[in-house]
Amino acid sequence: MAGTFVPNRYRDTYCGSLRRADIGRQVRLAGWLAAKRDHGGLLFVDLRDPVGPDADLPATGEGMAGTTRGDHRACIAQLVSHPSDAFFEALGRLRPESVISVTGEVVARPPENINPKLLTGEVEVRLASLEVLSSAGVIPFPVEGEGEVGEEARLSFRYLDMRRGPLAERLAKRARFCQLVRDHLSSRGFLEVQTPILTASSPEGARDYLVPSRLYPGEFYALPQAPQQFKQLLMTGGVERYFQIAPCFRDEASRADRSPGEFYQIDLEMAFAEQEDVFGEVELLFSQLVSQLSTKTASPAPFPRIAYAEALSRYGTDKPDLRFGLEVADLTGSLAGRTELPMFAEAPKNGQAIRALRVPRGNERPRSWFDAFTEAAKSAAMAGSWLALPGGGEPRGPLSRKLTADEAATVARTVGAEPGDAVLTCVGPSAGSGASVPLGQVRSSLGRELGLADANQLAFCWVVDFPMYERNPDTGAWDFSHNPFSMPQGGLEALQSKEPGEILAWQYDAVCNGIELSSGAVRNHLPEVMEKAFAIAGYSRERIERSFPALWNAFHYGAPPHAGIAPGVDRLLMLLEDQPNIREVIAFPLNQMARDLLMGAPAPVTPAQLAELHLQVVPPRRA
RNA sequence: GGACCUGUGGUGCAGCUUGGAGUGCACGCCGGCCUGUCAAGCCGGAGGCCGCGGGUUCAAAUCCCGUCAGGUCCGCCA
Repeated sequence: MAGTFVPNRYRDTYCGSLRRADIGRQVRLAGWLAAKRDHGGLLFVDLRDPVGPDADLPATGEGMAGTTRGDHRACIAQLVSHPSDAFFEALGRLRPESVISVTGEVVARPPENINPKLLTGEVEVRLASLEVLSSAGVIPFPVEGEGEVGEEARLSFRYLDMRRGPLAERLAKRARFCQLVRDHLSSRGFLEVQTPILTASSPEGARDYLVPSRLYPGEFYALPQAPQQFKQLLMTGGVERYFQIAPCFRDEASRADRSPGEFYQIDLEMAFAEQEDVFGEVELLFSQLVSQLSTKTASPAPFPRIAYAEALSRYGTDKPDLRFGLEVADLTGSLAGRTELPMFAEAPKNGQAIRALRVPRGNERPRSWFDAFTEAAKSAAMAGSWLALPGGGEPRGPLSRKLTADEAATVARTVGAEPGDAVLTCVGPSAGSGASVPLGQVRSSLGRELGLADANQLAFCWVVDFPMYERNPDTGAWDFSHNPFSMPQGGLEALQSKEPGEILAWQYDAVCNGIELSSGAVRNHLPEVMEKAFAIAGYSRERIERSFPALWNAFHYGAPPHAGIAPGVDRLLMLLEDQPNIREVIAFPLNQMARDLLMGAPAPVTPAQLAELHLQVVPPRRA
């Protein structure tokens, strides 16, 4: 425990630090009134220290391994008052969560009254004086105790929620996380640079948050969706390695793992660097974070590299959970030429694949479960079917009637199915978001249902070789499939000679346990390559110049090759803390609908404020 | 933009399927008793637009429609 505690007029000792050795000391304590036990002729009060991230409290104690400062058992001391005390009645009238400062003598508890649940349980403080620093009203939900509290109340009274311990611990963990990122990356030669919050709207990507300009009527700043262009400009400016724990603002719908409005990334970029250089640095960083902040086991570096196309075909997703097997198998080769069943026989002729997934103990599953799968495949315009393998008897399910015994055996053997299992099959496009995808969704849910994934493991991997372009399903035009600033693999030559759909980008994701943590790329720093790359996506040179003037110009004055990535802070913390919801690792989160229930944002402003900004509100038309 | 789940004293829930008096549980709150509790105990009490609006019905927390709020997912998130 570091010694940052400074005695002052409110306190000279932490409640949670009192031990047998303190017996006889006169102490001054301050904190929240956690509980009262009023015996009429005797009053016990539990006084609780702050449990916030800056509290310099004992982290562990003998016989209570694992106790942390977020644990109320570790930061409570019992105070005792008698009717003869002048303040006895006043103390008895105080409600829980009132803040007081007291003095008294640390005394031993009789052996039969020792409380083993408290680190301070061998002693108590016989009060000599009471000062009420802040008396609390009736609190809206219990701060002490284990009971669940609705999230709406927790967000509306976030400061009470923070006193509850678990949230306080996560805030402390987040602080250590950020400290570690700064220390580690600084030691690796990364320069921390802050970039503007008020910047220009960029036409690509998510919806911007806009800030109206008072000085320039009708003109707007935008909050950065990420410091993407700034970090590339830093590279061009000769910064060798850059990082920032950067706020990012996107006006998009939220999810359990996606905060609305704003979130943080460990934004980093390296000059004269390629993909593997970035991977090496991030593997070092992630390994540090996991070993310092978690008891989980992380994949040893180097993390597995999996091509995007391979991830889609083997796992049916571009963010595979590698903690368990149960891979999607390909039956196209083993079945296609050797079955009468049209659905399978025709598949290869149409560029389709036959994929299959073993369902452990799937024979026990109800018909409705299989129907849900075939419906899901159907809604994705693919053909799903299934086969169940009872322990003793004949195979059953739609495929059993259509496949010969020999074919059914081939299917079972290829996916490694045993008696009692079932096999799901799907016929669909062999590449991209094809036949494996519906199976991959089942694979994920099986992982959860059957407990296949080790909760104590962090299975990192790199998904590489993302396609540069994808067809817009509505217009048929080529769109950038990810970051338009990525360098195409093969450079200008690839852009000129290949089908856009065949071109891969130096674009990569860091994935862990089925969660996308981060996206990055080797950047395109060559204007002529950029011009061609954007032309394929339908952007003229003029439009590049207009949309990204700073980058476009900068790259004409000597820009180093560079590459980078931006791991999400909030998602990494969710992973390290096993939290299912991103709001649990954020001090003051917006709710799902991007409302701040605590501060009441957003809110209307005065007509005068609007006038000053040259704005007029046009309410949406109501039905 | 769409789908689903939830909404019942201050908090957390049960009741809803199969309509019959705001019926219940735990915590909290108020008052009283109580000198060794530690989530104190015992006795008593207060507190409800069953989110809101409409409909069906002799009768609605319960069934139907709409709406608002909270959550989860799809779209979206270069």
